Amino acid sequence: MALRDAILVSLSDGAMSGYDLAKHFDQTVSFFWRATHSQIYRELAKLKDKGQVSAEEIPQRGKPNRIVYSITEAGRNAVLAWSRQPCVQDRVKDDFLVRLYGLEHMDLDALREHLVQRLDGHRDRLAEFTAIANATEPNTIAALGRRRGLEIGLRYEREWAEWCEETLDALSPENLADLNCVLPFTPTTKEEVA
Amino acid sequence: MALRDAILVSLSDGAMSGYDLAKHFDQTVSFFWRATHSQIYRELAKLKDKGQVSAEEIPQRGKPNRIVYSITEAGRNAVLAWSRQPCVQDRVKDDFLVRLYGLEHMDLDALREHLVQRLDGHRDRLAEFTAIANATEPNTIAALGRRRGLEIGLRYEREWAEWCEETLDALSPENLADLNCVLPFTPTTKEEVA
DNA sequence: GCGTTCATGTAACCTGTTACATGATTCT
DNA sequence: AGAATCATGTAACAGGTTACATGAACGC
Repeated sequence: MALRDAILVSLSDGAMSGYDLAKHFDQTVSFFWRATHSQIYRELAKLKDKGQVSAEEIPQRGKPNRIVYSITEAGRNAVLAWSRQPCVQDRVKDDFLVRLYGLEHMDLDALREHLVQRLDGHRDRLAEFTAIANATEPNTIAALGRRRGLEIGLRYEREWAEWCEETLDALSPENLADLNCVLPFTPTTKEEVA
Repeated sequence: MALRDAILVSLSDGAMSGYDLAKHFDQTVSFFWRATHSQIYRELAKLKDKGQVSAEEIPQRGKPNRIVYSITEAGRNAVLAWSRQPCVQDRVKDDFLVRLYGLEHMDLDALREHLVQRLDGHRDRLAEFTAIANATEPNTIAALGRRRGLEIGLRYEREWAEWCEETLDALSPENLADLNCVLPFTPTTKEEVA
C-alpha cells in the first residue's frame, strides 16, 4: 500500500490539495506511479484520521474551496519507517506479451497494428523523458534520486521501442512467409490464403 | 480483463485443470503474467458459464478429483476477437522509484539494502531466462512469438540489473560525502553524523 | 515426524477504475 | 457555442491478495 506513502513523500516537499496531488503524480512521477483523484481523496481522508496529515480549508469564490493538506510529524515518521520496509515490486504484467505467447491463435494483422501503436507510445515517452533529462538540475541528494529514476525510465522506453521495431520486422508478412515455407504444416491465418 | 484470455490461450494448446493452469502460469509466462489459484478457479467458473470452456471430472483416489477444462469453439472465437481488441498495457508501478524520488526523506542504509536485494532478483531472473533462451526450439510461428517475449524479458532484466549496480554506486557513502561537501546545507540522515 | 505436492474451493478484504454529481470561469 | 480547467467528492464495480478449509501420499 504505497499510495499512502507516495502522497506523504509528495507532501514532504510542500503542502498540496488533493487536486494538486493528482496533477503532481501525473506530471512528475507518472513513469512509476499513478493515481486517480478518487483514490487520492479516499487516501487523504484516511491519512487525516491517522493524524499523518493536517487539513486547512482555503475559501474560494466560484469554485469549491481548496483543502490544502500538510504533512505532520507523525507523517514524517511514517515515511522514514516505510523506507525501511521491504519493497513490494509490482512485476511486469503485459497484455501484448500474452498475445505474442499465443501467436498462432491470434489475428496477426491486428497484432501488427497494436505493435505500431505501442512503438509510438514508447517513442513519445522517450522524447518526453529526454526533454526532462536535458534540463539541468542542482547537485543535491534529492536531484540525484530523481536523475536515477529518470535514467531507468529512459532506458526502459528505449529498450521497448527497439524491441517493438524488431518484433514488427519479425512479424512482417515476408518474414512469416519464409517461415511458412520451412514449416511442415501452415497455421490458419489470413496470410496463408494470400 | 485479460486473465480470462490468458486462460483461453493456455487451454488452446491442450486441456488442463485449474491446478495445472496455476503451475503453467508460474513456469512459462510468469515474466509478463501471473495469477493465483483462487483467481483461476473463479475465472474458470465464469468461462464455463459462458460456454467458452467445457469441464470433465476425472476421478482420483486419495486426492480431490481433477477437473480438466478444454477450450470450446466459442472459446476459440473469443480468443480471436480478443486479439483484435486494443491492448491495455499495465504501466510500470514501482515502490522503490517512489523512495528514490523522495530520497532525502528516506533511510539511505535501508535503501541500499533494498537495492542489493533487487539486484539479486534481477540477476536470478536473467540467469533463468538465459537458460530458457539457450534451449533450441523449432522454427514455428508459435516459437517465434515466445522467443520475442523471452527477448524483451532478457533485456528488461539486464537493463535493471545494470541500473541497480550504477545506482548502488551513486548512493554509496563515499559518493554522497562528496556531494555533501558541495551542498550549502546537509540533509538529516545518519551519514552526516558519521 | 514434518514439510511438500497434489487438488479443490470459499470468503473477506484491499486497491483501482469508471461513472455520477455539481458549477463557475476561461480559452478557442 | 462548446470544451477544458478548477475543485471537491461518492458509489458501484472489477480485479487481485490473503487466509481459511480439507486431506491423502510421498520423500527426507
